[in-house]
Amino acid sequence: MPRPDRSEERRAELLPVVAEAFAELGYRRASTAELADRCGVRVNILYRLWPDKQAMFIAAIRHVFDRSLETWEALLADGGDAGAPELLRYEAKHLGEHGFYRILFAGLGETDDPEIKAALAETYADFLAFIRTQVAAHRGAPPRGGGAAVDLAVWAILGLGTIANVGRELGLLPPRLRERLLPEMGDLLLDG
Amino acid sequence: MPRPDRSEERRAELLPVVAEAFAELGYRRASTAELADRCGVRVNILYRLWPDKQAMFIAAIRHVFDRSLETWEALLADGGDAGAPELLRYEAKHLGEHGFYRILFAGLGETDDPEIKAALAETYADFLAFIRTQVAAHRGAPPRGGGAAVDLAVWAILGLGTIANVGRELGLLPPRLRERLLPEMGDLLLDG
DNA sequence: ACGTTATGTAAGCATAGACTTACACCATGG
DNA sequence: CCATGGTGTAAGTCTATGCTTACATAACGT
Repeated sequence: MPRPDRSEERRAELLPVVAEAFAELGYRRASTAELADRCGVRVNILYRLWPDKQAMFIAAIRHVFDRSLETWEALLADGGDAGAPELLRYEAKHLGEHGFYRILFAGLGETDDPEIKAALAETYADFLAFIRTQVAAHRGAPPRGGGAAVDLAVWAILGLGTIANVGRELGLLPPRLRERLLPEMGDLLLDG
Repeated sequence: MPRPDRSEERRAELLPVVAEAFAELGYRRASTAELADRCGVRVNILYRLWPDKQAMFIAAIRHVFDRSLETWEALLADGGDAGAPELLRYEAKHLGEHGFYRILFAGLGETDDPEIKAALAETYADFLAFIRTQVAAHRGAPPRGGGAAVDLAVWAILGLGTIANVGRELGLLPPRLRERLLPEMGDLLLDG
């Protein structure tokens, strides 16, 4: 028998690097050569681990989302039962540290690629569902309860996180203000 | 004397087409050949009107913003004095029809280009100032008054418009809900 | 020890895309 | 009517980039 297949481990090692490159550069500018450089390997290594660049990007989307979700779930598990407000305050400080929004923006520029769009939509739907659970719980409703009012609040809260990133990216939203945006406007939206 | 220079008029004719292409395709995928095709000319014509592709994009940013602002100002001038709430209701129906958000997302993917970033930030700052005036007026404050509370509300409202576009783009925000998002959550934020 | 097969290196290919050049044409003002 | 210079067409250059191939090397199980 030959050497065992370590592709899975290799993917797990390189994916964070790949994801960060995509988040930082966007889809087009993250060339395969650049990805390989950052991983400290040659391009064909990447092509042995994923069939094409599109697959690398889709894997990166999933990865970034999974990491973010892990963090939030750990936070909720640790910190007693503050729930949604605690998440808001955490995000105000650690805004987009996993590159969630940058990957989202990068992906939104590729929505004519049906597979990328589908992966993005699916991942974001999971994200949405997670937040929805928190908002519903905050309002004393069952996980899927609370009706359209909860949905509206969820979207509005996601809007806060999104615009906070845009504002920071453009250097238009001063840090002092940014730190207040999610907690203060978030609480307002949470309580309706 | 030879023929008079019609460059200015030509730019004005082609810019809407160029802007739409950038909004639809993003910066990278809107190739100069594609831009020229849509304009019904050859590439070098574009290069006679703008020094390079970057300049075309920056012109497109300004154009899209100017068109949007014109529309909103006309709306406010016409429709009595409903002000901010009327804008929210208008945008709920005509969401992003000038490609404002798509250009923004496209530009956010190019923020390592300092000139593009600067143009984007400057344009968005104007947008921000316009909305701020409306929100301040709604709260009975002078144009620049109202303090940080107004700033927070402004950012949160911009978040609504932004996330409404993201949700639509990904097919995750049903039209029925989307039409309620800006008016209902917007009013909540407007009134604090 | 040995054959099998993953892993790594290096070079190459084909295409696309930003930008240029050469040139024909024609509207304009004197 | 004619010279000037703006307008349009066609082709070309050069680089970047997605992806492949050929080959050397180094484990692993028997």
